[in-house]
Amino acid sequence: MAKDFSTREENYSKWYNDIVQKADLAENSAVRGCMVIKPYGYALWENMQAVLDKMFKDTGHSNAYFPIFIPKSFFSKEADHVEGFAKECAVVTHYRLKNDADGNGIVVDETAKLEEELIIRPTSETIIWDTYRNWIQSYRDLPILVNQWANVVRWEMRTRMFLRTAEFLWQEGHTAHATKEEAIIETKQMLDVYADFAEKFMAIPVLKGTKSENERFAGALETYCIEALMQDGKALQAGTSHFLGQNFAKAFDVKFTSKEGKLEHVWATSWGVSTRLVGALIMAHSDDNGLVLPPRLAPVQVAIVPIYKNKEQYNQVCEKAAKLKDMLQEKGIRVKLDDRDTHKPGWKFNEYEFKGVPLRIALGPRDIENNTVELARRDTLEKSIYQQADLVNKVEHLLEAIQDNLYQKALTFREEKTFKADSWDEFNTILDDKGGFIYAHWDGTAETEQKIKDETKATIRCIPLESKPEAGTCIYSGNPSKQRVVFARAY
RNA sequence: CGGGGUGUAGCGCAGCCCGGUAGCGCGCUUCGUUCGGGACGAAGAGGUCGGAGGUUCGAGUCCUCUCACCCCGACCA
Repeated sequence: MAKDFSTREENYSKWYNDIVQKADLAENSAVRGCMVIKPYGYALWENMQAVLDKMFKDTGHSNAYFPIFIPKSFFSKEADHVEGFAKECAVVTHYRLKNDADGNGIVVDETAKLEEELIIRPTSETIIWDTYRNWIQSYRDLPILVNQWANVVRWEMRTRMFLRTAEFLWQEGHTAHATKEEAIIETKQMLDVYADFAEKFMAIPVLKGTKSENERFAGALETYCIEALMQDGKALQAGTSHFLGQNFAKAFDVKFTSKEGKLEHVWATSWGVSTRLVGALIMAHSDDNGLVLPPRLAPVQVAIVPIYKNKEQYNQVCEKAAKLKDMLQEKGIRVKLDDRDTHKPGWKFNEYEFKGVPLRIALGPRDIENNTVELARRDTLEKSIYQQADLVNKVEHLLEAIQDNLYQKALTFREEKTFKADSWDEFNTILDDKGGFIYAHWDGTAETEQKIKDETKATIRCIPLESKPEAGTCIYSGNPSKQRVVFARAY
């Protein structure tokens, strides 16, 4: 087979870019830092959206939509929040263009300057909390459980397809609660939703934890996160859920009268996942032959490739293939019958391989004669012959098996790449030789975390929720520590 | 914003040092033979060489300016 992919070994980031391009997921656009998500890549995102959207609704949330523009003054109302986002905001200053008097084409009409400049949302807390003020008077108005699917803009210096682009698609949930406890429960619930989604649908095991102060969302009291491990041993933050306390309620003066008749500030959460998850999916499962997709999210779960020598065989094979397709479709399986006469079977085999289609059916004259099909699975690259009568069962079973196998492989990989370090030397050796997650003691100070980051580029990915307290000494400072935290180099 | 690099056909590149008819591979079009893992042959189409100015009889090539993009750093889901 012609290899036109870089391998992970040779050049991991080139391998990643090759997959994005060859699998037809996305391409660079005319706008620096922004990408065009192509139909196949978007279909993948739509599948993710569909599953998440249902999970959000099943937990009582409703969708709404807030403006892309945020008045500049809103931003400065929450001090930490501005500080966190100020450096990467796109700003709208004018609202009109005109023909240049000197004939240099279209220019900004300087007379059309906005009274108040508008920020293109990097996230929507401010505009949403400014709106919630009017929605909330009484404890009877609470909770508010709203999600929005939207695009946001963060003016990044260095961008990478899906992982970090100037504009990206995401969902952001914004909830308002009468009590601190209720808000914390919501924050954790949504973290669990994300972890469930990652593990059951994306087939990626994730670590749940909280962020250190340095890594916390600007304006949050606590940031919960799920962290996934990529095949190059680097960590990827796959989702975050924030307990915002009363910070935004105070900044935007959102108060309610409690049952007891007291005026109190509302408690808030926000939570989000983005198209970055597509990047996570690519890097978690794909191999040197291209993309590998978990069946539950794959835009096409089964591709049928007819094989024939002439028009007569083409008709005969396609007729049979269409019947098989209908049978599978009736079971809710996403099937594509590729009856294009413009490409050869071998070409199609390769195409579906690098596009990560979980199962491929080849159907030819021999199969027509024997009532068989050839089934090839993308994850193991195994091919087997089955009776057509068994096809639906086999396909259903194999799709499940592939989903499980991908998860198990990713889990085994993560386990093999998870280490404990008890000294600074050991920490550095593991980081440079093996990568992965490193459980190590930390004295809990931002200074130490920063120094470790400066010296090694490793950051605290999370303080794991499920770890037990354990006395020890900080690997960097030697000061006492109460529990291990997870370090890694990250995307 | 610092440091490095690249702009030549849809894509990937050679040509530049040493100025003299704009090339190669892939892709594309047509025809024929093929079709169970990226087919082969033949014939075609496709370019203001990133832009502006200069040197020269002559510039893709030399000089000056300019623009764009990519990579490495600082920042980040």
